[in-house]
Amino acid sequence: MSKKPIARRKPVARVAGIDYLDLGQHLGYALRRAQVAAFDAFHRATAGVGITPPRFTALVILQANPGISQSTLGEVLGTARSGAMLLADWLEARGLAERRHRTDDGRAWGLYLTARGQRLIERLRRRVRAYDQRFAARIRPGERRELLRLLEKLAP
Amino acid sequence: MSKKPIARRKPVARVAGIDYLDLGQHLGYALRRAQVAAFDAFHRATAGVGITPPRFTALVILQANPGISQSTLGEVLGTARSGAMLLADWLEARGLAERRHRTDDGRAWGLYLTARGQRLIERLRRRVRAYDQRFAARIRPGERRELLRLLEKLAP
DNA sequence: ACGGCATTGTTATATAGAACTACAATTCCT
DNA sequence: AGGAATTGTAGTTCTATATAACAATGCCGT
Repeated sequence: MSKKPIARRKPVARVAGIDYLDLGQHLGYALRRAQVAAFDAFHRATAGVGITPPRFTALVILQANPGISQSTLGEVLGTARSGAMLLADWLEARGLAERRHRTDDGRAWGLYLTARGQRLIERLRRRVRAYDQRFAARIRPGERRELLRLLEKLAP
Repeated sequence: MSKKPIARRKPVARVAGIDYLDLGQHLGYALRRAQVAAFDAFHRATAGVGITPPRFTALVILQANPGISQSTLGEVLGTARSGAMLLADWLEARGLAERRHRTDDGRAWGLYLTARGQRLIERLRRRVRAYDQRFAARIRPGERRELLRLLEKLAP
């Protein structure tokens, strides 16, 4: 689907013989390390498809919220409107989504997945979920639920 | 100390009326959200100092490992050598660290904190730790320890 | 109904971060 | 001694993102 490979972000291994002091006790540092590792798992899950985490999120959001505006999509993704527009351009250029005029608001477009986008996101969801499970294999299922619960409390 | 403000990354709030499907069940998504929120706390902790998380980490590593080489610093930070060099340039330009020739290896420099760098990192460590605690106020101390334990297992 | 204000999409520009490559100097290894 | 590997450095490129400005459209108080 995509030509150029997505830049991978190698997991940051601890370097032997280096004193990290109490860095590991900082939530920010620990979260960053874990997030980079999860990103790496995601990258392997979507290798060759040209999909990044924001693009995956956008596809999921479009699937569950057909007709969403670009502004709202940007808000969901936590980026500026211009970024959401580039994202919509990218999806449209690959035939994964399309813009349709809105009847109720002449300014905004409604974003919709195409049939191709539907097929892709359903396939991706399975793969990403599988890799997420594999990434979580280092902890037990109960620990995974507890982890998700705590993360949800930190970033509701 | 710094002239230009660091670009802040606003925490991504959930948008009302939007169906997120099972995104919240993905470890990668949840970790990313929490990490962005933690980054925001860090940004407030270091406002006006021009410090970013990698720079803070570099200062801590230099404090605990005086004489470290730029290559090793890059390895610790998970970036390429060229990135570590720019970081060393940045620290040196602000009088926080200095390069000293090595006796044992003519190729490598040894990186050392200056007295000014020492003072800055000690002050920053207190502030960052305080904000990390404040960020963690949403969960109980026991939960915080459990969270750190799980994150450590995910990204050892 | 009208006039000011807000919102949406869009474009253009700027910036930061980071990777990659190539290179000289130096060290390591055999 | 000589080839391979390492270190710092410089230059280039790429990506992601923010910001500002703009036109078109909608919203709302009077």
